Amino acid sequence: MTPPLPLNPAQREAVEHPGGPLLVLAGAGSGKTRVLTARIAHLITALHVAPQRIFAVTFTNKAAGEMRTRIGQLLGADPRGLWIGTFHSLSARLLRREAPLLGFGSNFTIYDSDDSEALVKRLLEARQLSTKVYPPRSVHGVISSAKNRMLTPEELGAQLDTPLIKVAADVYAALGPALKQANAMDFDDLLLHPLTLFREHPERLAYWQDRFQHVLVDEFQDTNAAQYLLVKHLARQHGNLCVVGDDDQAIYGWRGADVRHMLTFQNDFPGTKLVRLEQNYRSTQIILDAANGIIAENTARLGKTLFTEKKGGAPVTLLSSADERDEAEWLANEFARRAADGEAEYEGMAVLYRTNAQSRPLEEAFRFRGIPYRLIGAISFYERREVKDLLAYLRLIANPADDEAFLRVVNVPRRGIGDASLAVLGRAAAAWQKPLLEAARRAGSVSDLRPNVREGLSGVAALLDRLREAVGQADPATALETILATTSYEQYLADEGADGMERIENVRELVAGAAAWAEVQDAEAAEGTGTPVERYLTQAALITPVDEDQNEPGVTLLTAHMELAEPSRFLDALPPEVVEERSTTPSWKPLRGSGAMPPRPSRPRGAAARRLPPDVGFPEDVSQDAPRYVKGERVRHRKFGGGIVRAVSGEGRDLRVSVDFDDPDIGTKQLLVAYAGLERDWEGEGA
DNA sequence: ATCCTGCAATTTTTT
DNA sequence: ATTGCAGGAT
Repeated sequence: MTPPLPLNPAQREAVEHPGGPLLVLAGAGSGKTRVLTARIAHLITALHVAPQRIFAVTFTNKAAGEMRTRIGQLLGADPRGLWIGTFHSLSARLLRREAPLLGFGSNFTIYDSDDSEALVKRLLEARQLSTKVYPPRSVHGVISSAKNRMLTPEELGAQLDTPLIKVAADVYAALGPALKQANAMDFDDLLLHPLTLFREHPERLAYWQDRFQHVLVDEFQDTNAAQYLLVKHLARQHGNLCVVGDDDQAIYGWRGADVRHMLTFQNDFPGTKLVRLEQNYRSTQIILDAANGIIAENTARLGKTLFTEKKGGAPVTLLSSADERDEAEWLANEFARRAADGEAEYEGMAVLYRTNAQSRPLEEAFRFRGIPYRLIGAISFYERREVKDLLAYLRLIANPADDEAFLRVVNVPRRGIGDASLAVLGRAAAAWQKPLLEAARRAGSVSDLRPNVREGLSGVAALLDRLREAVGQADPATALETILATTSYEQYLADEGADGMERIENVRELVAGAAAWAEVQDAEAAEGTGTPVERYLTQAALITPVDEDQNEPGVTLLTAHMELAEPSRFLDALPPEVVEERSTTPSWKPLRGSGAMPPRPSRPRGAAARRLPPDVGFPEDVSQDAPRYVKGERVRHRKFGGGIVRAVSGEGRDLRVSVDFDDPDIGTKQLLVAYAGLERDWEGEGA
């Protein structure tokens, strides 16, 4: 057993709080993870609370895993039975046991947003509504936000009378039954179904209330109404609810999170103990002065002031640069210098940006300088086509009613079953009130289908029967191997050529990952929550790019999300004495206040201003995301190879370049910069 | 009817 | 980069 974590008085107060409502106001870098970890360990060792009677919510699965490991280190043994995870994964786990009471099988599928949007699209089409006028994505967005606010379809429809809302309410009303028919739940349902269960089955609520003696929530400022209600329910009897958050760091307002929960908590739970963690262990006083200056702009906050023992420190540099490449090069240069001077290691450096698209210039600059970096949260492994295909097979084995999985799998590999045939099958399934897979099994009795399609469909049904038989209770890696062997999926990929080989690599990686998962995973098995494949699928559905391991050491690149939508305001809030202004181009000076900048009244401030060109020659409102290109410049395309920019047109997101590629077979191509993924051609430049 | 090719449109942020 | 769609070949 490792010695207990050292704690400062405020941290200790939070950790040792004996019970009852506890609100921990934790500033950035104040050791809140340490407090949560230590508190859970304290509950188990000092208060003798059994791990399985603790319900702890973290913001990501990765955080849950790390916290679990650290608790294990403190205890000297894995906290077996501890419920720790995101709201979604904990809810899914609870629902696996309660699904039958809600009219679902415990083998229900979790639909991701692609699945949900595809289902919405089919529901729109069934209503003869144009998916051009009502994009499934928008419609689903409206429905999802209604769910997050816990509105019924009727309540949504009564809200506003715009056509989109009306259509969304209409589709929303059909969505619930469709999901139930498919034995599927979407992300929002994972939060809502437990509430329905508690409402309709008070005895189950009583069970879970008794089961969990302590409830803890991290990143409380980012909880939405349904999430808060869930933990309120669980903790209502004993009041042992510990929430940790920072009202100055709320970032998920756009997805229904409500910071005001921080403010209402003390009213909701009278007698709440409030602990402020104000000592920061990460940054120098100068950095904190900058942060405090910005935070002070927030209104309606509980209020806290960060302090640190690290006095002084280097000032914050406010850099203005010509464009994002220029900026990236400056950063790469600066990082390389600091690493060479021994000021800091690459592992201790990070770049935050607003959108993932902005990582590209940084990656280029870092690669050019040979600086190691790791990219967090760009594209998920699980979003790859080949991975989704195989998981869809697995889903369909686990849950034969999963229509979205069926539609993904039915013609992969090619079986000569196209949209027209699927439309016919869909009508038959609807008439029979059966899942598509079941309808496929009876394709022989659908007269509108051509003989070869009938054969194809009943072949798919038979294939799935065989797979289900063969997979049985096997672990996910074995199940995946079985699917691969039975469908010749790898051959199908190999036939796609060079791209296919890369996909085969990913397939192997998926199988290896599934095997590794099975090794680690056994804590939940004791509770008997479904087959290994079902548990694997739950986990796979809820994994996010940030959860995925990137073992590469180096500078960390990741997004900073929203709070910076209006950068100018915040820049102006920086206390001037802690800021050093610099520019990549000596000839041009950026300004926060008065000074060398000519008085242009309409000049945008903040980030936009920082990106203004050093001289004339470029339009003022260029995209913040896309790199800029110049005629005559050499570029490199992943597929087409090297070439020369001949013309540039459009602006912002529509910025297009005309490129003469070196390969005469390719010739000149028009490319949309934002998506083409062009890079500067370093090799060609010198030559 | 299905498959193939080439072109257009699409991305904030996450479960 | 990837997906969706239109138009043509099979």
